[in-house]
Amino acid sequence: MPELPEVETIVRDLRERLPGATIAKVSVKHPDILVADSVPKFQRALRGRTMNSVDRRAKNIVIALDDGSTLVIHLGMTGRLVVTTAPEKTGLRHIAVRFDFTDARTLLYDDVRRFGRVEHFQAGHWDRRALEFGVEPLSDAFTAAHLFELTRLSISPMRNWLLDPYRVAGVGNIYANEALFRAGVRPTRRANTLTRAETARLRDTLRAVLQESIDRRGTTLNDYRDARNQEGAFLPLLQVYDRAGEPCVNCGTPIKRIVLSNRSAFYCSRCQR
DNA sequence: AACGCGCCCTGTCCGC
DNA sequence: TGCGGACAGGGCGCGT
Repeated sequence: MPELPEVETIVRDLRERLPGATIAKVSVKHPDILVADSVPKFQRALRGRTMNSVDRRAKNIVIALDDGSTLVIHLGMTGRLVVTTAPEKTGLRHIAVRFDFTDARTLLYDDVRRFGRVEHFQAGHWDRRALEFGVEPLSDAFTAAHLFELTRLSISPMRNWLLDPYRVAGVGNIYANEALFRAGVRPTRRANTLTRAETARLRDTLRAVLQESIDRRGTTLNDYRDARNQEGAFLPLLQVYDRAGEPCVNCGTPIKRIVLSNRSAFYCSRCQR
């Protein structure tokens, strides 16, 4: 569920609360969420550790610990992270992992579909893994020239292309569709057929839609909640995603829905070529 | 070897 | 009302 803006919103919330927190106890109700040799090994590695910082890489939440190791959480489709002093009263019904801190606060990882992952990396291991992801679209490295060169290499439809985290990191189905609409590029357009002008527009529209969504604390379709357990406010600003049949905001043509690689794509057949 | 499909899992909604 | 099917923000592993 959460894409870059939603994960970024959660990271900013957690950054205000987690640094300095020391883990007293780790409880695991759904071990299939963990990427670990065993639950006891995971618990031993984390007990007594203090959290130093919280960052985002692609859609991963990256928590640096005081021994140089790293706790990495990926929310999958329905993951939520909530910090609370009343863990029994959150209303969360699918808590998979619970971190109790020494200061009476608790960090809960809840995940209905359990597509998420919680993994502990020894010092240096996460840094190496993080190198595999593509360019961060909000970073200075994401230039029009860079996007043009990358798209030369692929015949994939642009909607699929944008969902690959090893090309551009953090883009999911909502913002891929929204950025393509704003850029006037159809989801089915093959990557290597985009012009320089189109890649320049797409670079700008992708950054704009991601930043505008961060400014509104993300999009809540159904499940997404931030670390305060609150919904995001970007939903009314979506122009094509989940709007099949509704008039295009530019020209009034009904928005179309098609399926690409088993996932919905939305576009205006008049405004996008 | 890049690409697309099926699948992991639970919940919700819609049509019959 | 109940039931079956489609679909949901992600990404891995597999066959081609």
